[in-house]
Amino acid sequence: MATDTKAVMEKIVALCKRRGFIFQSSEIYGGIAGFWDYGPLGTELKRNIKDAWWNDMVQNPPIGPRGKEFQMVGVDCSIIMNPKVWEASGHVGGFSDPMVDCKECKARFRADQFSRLVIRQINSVPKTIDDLRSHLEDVEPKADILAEDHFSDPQEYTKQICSALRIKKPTFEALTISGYAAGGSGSLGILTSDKNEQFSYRQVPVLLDSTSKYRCPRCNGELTEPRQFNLMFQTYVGALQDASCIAYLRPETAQGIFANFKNVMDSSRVRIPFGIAQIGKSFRNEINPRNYTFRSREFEQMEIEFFCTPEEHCTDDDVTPMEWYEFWRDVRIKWYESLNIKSDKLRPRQQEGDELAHYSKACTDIEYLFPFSDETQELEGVAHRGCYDLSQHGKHAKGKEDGFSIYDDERKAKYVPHVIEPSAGADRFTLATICEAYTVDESRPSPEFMRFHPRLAPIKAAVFPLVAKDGMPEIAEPIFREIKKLYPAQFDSKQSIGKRYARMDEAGTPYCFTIDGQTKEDNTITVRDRDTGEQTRISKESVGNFLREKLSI
RNA sequence: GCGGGUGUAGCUCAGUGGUAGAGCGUCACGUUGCCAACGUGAAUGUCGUGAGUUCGAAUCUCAUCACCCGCUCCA
Repeated sequence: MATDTKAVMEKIVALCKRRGFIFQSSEIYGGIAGFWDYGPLGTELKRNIKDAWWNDMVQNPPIGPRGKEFQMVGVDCSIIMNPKVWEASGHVGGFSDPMVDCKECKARFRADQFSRLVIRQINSVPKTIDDLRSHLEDVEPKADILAEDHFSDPQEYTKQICSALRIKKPTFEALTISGYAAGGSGSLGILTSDKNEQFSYRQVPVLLDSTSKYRCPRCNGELTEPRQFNLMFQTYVGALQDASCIAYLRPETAQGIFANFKNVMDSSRVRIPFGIAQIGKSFRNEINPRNYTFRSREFEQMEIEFFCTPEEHCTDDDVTPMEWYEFWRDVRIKWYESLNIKSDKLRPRQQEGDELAHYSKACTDIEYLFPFSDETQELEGVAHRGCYDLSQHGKHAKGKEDGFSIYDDERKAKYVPHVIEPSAGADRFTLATICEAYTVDESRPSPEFMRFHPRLAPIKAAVFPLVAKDGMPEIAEPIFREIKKLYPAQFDSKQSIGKRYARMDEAGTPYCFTIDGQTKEDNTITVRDRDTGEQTRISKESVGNFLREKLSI
């Protein structure tokens, strides 16, 4: 990576902290990896981004291909859903198992094909892995259980462990396993309750038999240690922490939309083609969060699921799914460009061949070249998902092979709608906006400034009396009060005018109005442009109109 | 997850075993007439956290947390 872009990233991070865009979460306690807070300016910026998206995609969407209008509606779904949702979507099944990779041929296998969970009970909880290992050598195993059972049949697994540890089943409440990723040893957390419902928690060290004694069945190569691949955060619904109460924080907002597809169709008089949009938090327990806010464990998505008629049911007049896909791809690219992501750093990339999910007919990642990497990183994926999602939920929820099919009166046909999914990261676009806006011009007295699109700027205008005397503050204050009725604005009469301009430059405020000596004579004030530093005079009565004109882009 | 590096004021950093520091920023007062001006003053520190060694630790040792870099991972 070029060191100059790395240095730029550090400057951006420093500015974001200095001016209150982004803070590390829980910083006073040493932080927590993968979580971030937005400060006062960052909160406004992100809110503006979400508002712009909601306005441009949902409330006032563009006209479709061939001049076709379509409907867009919104939902706001719960973060915790019935766990069956995630079984249907494939988030539980496909990626919940610890996996091992062959170091030679790169093949991947489920770890339970190679490993057994060996449970030894010792009295105290050791402090370190090395401690644990030395303890384990001295203690006879109490159980030797195929690790697979934990995932394929949690209740049976629980029973086996209870029996091995002589815990009577009725008092057993919960079981957590940790340590697979730590190289094969870890602990079982066991919560029990007695007759009086007094809870107690204890930890039992366990050893997952090393995979090093196994070889790759395909090429006889060396295998890695098992690694846990489920990125979903788990929690328990209800006071009892029973395995049957396990639920997940959603890893994407899309499934809430699919799960409500019928509800929306039945309640809002929408007709195919139409879209359902949602903005909301999602959670992924990333193994290795990195690159500032780019890969966070808690993040916000802006997703559209657009439902359209499958090609085989389209009349000549209908827009095909592939046309809708291309339409949304282009709409989304133009949207970023319209909000000042104009540099060649914005790079749409069509996925090819193996990269596509098996159900996906086409997908474009809209990528941006952040200063922290030599490679472009995904801001948004626009995917043609066929009928996969609605079919999956149809099978799991209704037991029907044809999924959530609808009867289309106009086309006299029954079908499962196809889905085009533009799925954008609100935090990623916020970060891209910050990186793109960050500008250094050494010829300026205040070299660093943020060239935000006026629509996204956290503060739209500032009002300054040139000096805090001679009646200037008294003229400035009413002007400020008028402006803040219209737009987020700031008033500042302290310190030198240059320092006040510099502060607004770093906040990315597009316009500063200054009341000076001439104001009293001819009622004009100066407007300073953030990007050029140029000043022009306008009458103080026209400030509102000036801003309305400049900001209604 | 592995390996390497870093952690002292809001920021950038100095401080190698003996009183916690500088510049910038922030705030106050004064001054100031258009771009981080000037003067005076002030506030801001669990020296990342915890243990150990020592008469004494920001400094040495260990652990831990966070961040950065490289692998790995990113459905």
